[in-house]
Amino acid sequence: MIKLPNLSIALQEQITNNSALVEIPADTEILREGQYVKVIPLVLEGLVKVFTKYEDKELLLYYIQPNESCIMSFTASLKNEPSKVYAITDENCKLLLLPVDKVAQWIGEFPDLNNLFFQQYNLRYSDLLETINQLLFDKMDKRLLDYLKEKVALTKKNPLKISHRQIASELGTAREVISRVMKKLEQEAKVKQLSTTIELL
Amino acid sequence: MIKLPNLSIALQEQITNNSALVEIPADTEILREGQYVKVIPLVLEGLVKVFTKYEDKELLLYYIQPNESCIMSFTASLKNEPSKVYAITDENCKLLLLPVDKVAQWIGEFPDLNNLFFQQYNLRYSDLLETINQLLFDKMDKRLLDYLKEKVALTKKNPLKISHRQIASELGTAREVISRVMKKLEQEAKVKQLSTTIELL
DNA sequence: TGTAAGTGGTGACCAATGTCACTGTTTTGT
DNA sequence: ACAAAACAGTGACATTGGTCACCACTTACA
Repeated sequence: MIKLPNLSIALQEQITNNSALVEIPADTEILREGQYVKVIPLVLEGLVKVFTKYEDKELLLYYIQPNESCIMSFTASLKNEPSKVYAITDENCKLLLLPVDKVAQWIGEFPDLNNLFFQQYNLRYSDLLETINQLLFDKMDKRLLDYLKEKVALTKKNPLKISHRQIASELGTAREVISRVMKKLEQEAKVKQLSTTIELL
Repeated sequence: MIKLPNLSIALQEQITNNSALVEIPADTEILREGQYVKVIPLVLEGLVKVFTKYEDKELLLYYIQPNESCIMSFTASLKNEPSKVYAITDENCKLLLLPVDKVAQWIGEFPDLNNLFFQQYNLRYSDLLETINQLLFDKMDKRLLDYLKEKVALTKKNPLKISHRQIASELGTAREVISRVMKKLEQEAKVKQLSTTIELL
């Protein structure tokens, strides 16, 4: 049986018997913009990134960590609306795919699942609000530094292996801007760059 | 008994017997940043605005319309966290104040209330995402025009009575910027200004 | 090993918008 | 009606970030 902390045994059984366990390699798109959703992914291992996008510009909204779910999928599926965001695996992941119709039923039967979903909505609301505050109140240097700090905290790796281009796309800006700001951070001794790795000091 | 569309009679009775009905004049702060919340407001009549703020700069996040609630209050109260946003009445309002502990109980007993809360979370997630997209992808002229369109739609008044300063604060920018952009919109025949009123064409 | 693709560095320039200073007009309150 | 307060208009300038052009370096792989 699949272990799910904080959920009742009865629910864990239901989920185990009705969901698909899948392994997805890193950097794979698991939810497309505009897609109609029929399963709710629950992350068991790994890390998933959720983005908004318009034309060539995109922005990382938040990460989905183990034991969290993509509540937007639930939302979109409930109202039978296409997804407004898209999601990519950041690492190799193990996901549990819960069928939407079952979830709707479980919500009514299992208060602990109901609570989990409320918590998830709550968490995402906070994530989006934080994103808004950064866009509105912070300059690029602070946004970049916060981004790097979060990345280090989540992946538990310090010299990060990531390209300027990649960072730019997650922060919704251009590569040159990241290069420019990164140089400034390096001069301020906040980061150190070695070939394609970035160390947070 | 207080009429609440889409809620069961039994729940309407519970709510009527356990909540306070209050009337609040326009432009009154009903939820402060950092405040701990003990009631969930449900808007019966009027319009409430929700903002985020940092130092002198603030931004309108979304409106709460009749038969909607401030789900963030619920969230904050559940986790006993201070509110990250603040709310102001935009018009004279009738609000129903639901005690948090009762709501937590009703959520388990009345599936229709549970559904309402899911819908509200969903709605606010969409509102915040829309706000992010505007901040990230749109220039001031489009943001201002969208703001005016929404205001006209919500208040059902066309020549709007509102100052540039007010608009600036709701869009998180400066008065001069609004004056400048408004002039441009006027030249493009998208709005018409007469003393302190703005008409959307 | 050599070529292509990806990556980063950099200067010049542009566009959007935030800021300042100052003016004149409109509205409000008494 | 008058003074005070709020509001709007505007030119000049600063800052931030986006764009372009182009060069050099590294990596992948055929």
